[in-house]
Amino acid sequence: MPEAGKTRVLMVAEKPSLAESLSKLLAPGGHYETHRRTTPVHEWTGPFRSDPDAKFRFTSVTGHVYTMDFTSEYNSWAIEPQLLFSGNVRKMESNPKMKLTQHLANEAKNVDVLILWLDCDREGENICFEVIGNCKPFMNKPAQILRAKFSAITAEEVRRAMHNLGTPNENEAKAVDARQELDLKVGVAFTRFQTRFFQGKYGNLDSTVISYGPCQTPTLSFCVERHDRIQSFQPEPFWAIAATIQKDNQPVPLAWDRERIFDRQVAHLFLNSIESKNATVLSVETKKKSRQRPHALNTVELLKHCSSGLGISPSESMSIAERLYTQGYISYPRTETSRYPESFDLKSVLQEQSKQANWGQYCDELLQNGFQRPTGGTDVGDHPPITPMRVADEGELYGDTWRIYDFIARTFIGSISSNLQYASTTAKIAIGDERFECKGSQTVAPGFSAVMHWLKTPDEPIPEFTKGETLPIVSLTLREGKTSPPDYLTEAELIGLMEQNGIGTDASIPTHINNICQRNYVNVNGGARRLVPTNLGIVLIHGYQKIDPELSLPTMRSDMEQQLNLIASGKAPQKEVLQYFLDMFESKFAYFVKHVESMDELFEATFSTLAASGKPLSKCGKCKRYMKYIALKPNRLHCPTCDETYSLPMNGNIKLYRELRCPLDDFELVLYSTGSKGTGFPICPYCYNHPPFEDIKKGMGCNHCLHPTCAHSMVRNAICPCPESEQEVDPCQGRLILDATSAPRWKLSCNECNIVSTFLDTIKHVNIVKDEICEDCGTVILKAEFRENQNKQPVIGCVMCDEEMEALLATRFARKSVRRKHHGKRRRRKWVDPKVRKLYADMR
DNA sequence: GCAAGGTC
Repeated sequence: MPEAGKTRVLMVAEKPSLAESLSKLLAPGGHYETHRRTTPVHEWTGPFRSDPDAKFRFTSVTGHVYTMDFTSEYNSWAIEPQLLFSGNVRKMESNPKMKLTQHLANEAKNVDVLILWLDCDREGENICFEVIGNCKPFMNKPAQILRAKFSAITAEEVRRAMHNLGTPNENEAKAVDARQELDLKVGVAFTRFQTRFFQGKYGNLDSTVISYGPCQTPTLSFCVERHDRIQSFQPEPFWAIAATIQKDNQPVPLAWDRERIFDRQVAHLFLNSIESKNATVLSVETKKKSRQRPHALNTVELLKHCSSGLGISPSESMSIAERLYTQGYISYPRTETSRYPESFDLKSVLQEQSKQANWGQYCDELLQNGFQRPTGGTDVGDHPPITPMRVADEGELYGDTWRIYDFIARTFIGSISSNLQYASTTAKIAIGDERFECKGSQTVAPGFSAVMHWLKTPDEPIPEFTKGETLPIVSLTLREGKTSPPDYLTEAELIGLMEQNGIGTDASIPTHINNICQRNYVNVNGGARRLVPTNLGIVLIHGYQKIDPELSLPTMRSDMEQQLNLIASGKAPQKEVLQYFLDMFESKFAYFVKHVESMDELFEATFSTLAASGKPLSKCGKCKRYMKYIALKPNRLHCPTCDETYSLPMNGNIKLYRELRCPLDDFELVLYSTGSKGTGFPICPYCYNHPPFEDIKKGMGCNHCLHPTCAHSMVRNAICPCPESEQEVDPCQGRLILDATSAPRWKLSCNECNIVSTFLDTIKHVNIVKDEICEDCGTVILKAEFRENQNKQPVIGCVMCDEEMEALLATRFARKSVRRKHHGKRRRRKWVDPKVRKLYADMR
């Protein structure tokens, strides 16, 4: 038995917010002390088992500590994708900068008991073992490791969990490990193969990668399936009797009971059978009906409304919701739960909202007249439904942030309002032997729709008919119509389909949708946000359907999950299930590779080859003929004569650079620029793909080149290390380059980070003064010449130390800190890379 | 340049 006050307990939650709310519920009187560390640590003293004064510490991780990846040798695109299925994988820290593993180790020191409060789902169970791995080695021996199982964040539930501590379930964690490895291997193998195969052949695919994934591909498949239905739709003509009668001197259109007939002659028969010149009211009935108030809001419902009602994309909606959450306006926004626990304090949420200018009065009335508990919905036990926590007024939040807050607050208030009540009136009317009806409705009590205005139903008044009355017919005709095709899927419908088919989770659905948009497989059209697949999206899905339909089937994900359940429930060993799937997907992959021609036939019919794409731009150094620039993603130059492709950087402009040639390979230089405020530099297409010097990586422009004499090299244009090299955290390793490419607007820009400063537009020319280096800081001396109309003498000096020179830059570099540190004395600076210094010195 | 899952 431990001595009183000796037991040390560490508890860990999945995110900081839960560590805090659980601490509030667990610490005696809700009193604890918080220490701000990597993630906050809450501490208190309280009873634990036989120790009345145990020392508690509650901290958290931020989701998964690790992410799975291949070992470095498999991370090269040069490796045969087939080999990835048996490739080595490892777990790497998800966010190494955060140093979470160190944090866990620190907090676990001298701890006797570790209690895991991770989310109670499979991923949470997996994170348990990530936490254990980091804590156990530092804990007192023997280490006690316990798992809290909770299904709601309420006082009783949390207390109950604390008294029923169990052990973490390793099988569930192993099922997740298997899923991670499968997703990685299958996704990466197919993606690399497809990308290389199709990008190597076609010039107008307009996508950086031709990706495949067990969630993104079925997501795309839903959109293509709807497209196919629209394409194959055959409109059918139909006919209907259109009758209008007269009541109270007003024409009243009626609806035919048979609705429509697909045979013209039969429809005519019905029309001709009517001999009566009048209509007779057979019955009039008014029924009281009600529409139920909405249940509490979960993530998927939020995303659906944001898309269809507010026109905001799921990923944008989630990032706004997260911001609202971290600022305290709403509760945790990722939840499947749509039902409040019994103990949830609805009243204080309502009281808070009663301070609001737009709907506060409505809340007051609810408080006075009594509000309802929401009905329906399910409590999955993850987090409470999305709830407004802090009142906000319009103007305090802006634009879409306000619109989403407005929706969340109104939905909460609506969910505890009374139901909408309305009266529905139906008059049944006979014309000859045919039956018609006239329907109307009227709101009796608006209920929730008073605050959820978008759910208001407009009144549809109809005249007051009396049973048995006879009314004149205004017109009686046969109306011809055509059936119309379905429309493209709305984003909200797609979210619904993904949820139903178990593709993605509430947290990942926005990412998958975003993915298929970014990769240019679908476009989002119009305010209704309908998803229209592109040619690329269509040929991909049709290709899978030709080769192996299972690859894009929406059931694929859930089938796999079912097998993984066997691991989770301990019915099958992880190794066997994983190997079974790896073998299966490896053979599916081999089959796909062997039959990729079937998919390629579709590509051939839709896209143009590399040789037929692009516009002539720069000349090839080998054959001296024009290469063609492909401006679509991925940007590249293709030499049709040599049949070589040279990739180029994206997200910027590419132009020919004054027909200058690289002295190393004779390729014509191109100029890359990212707008007037961004960086720009020349690129030799050949060097960019085949680095000419050992120390230079692939994908670098002339602003990294070590060529000692070429006028465009880094060696000739670098003036000093990047000012950001003085940052304590993550110092920039780059160099400040004098950039002449945007002349007459001269710039200094870093060749690694995004630091750029422009010379004033009164400056006509800037050049490096040969053989001169600032004595104080080692920076190369520049000479800046003014435009003629300025009538000023050129300025010669150091951009870092000389006030006069500094003043010529639109934004000065942060040198003040250096001056302050050294009490006005300038610090001596050295080149970051002595090799460059030597080259530079040699050159002079 | 790759997947999907957590979360910030």
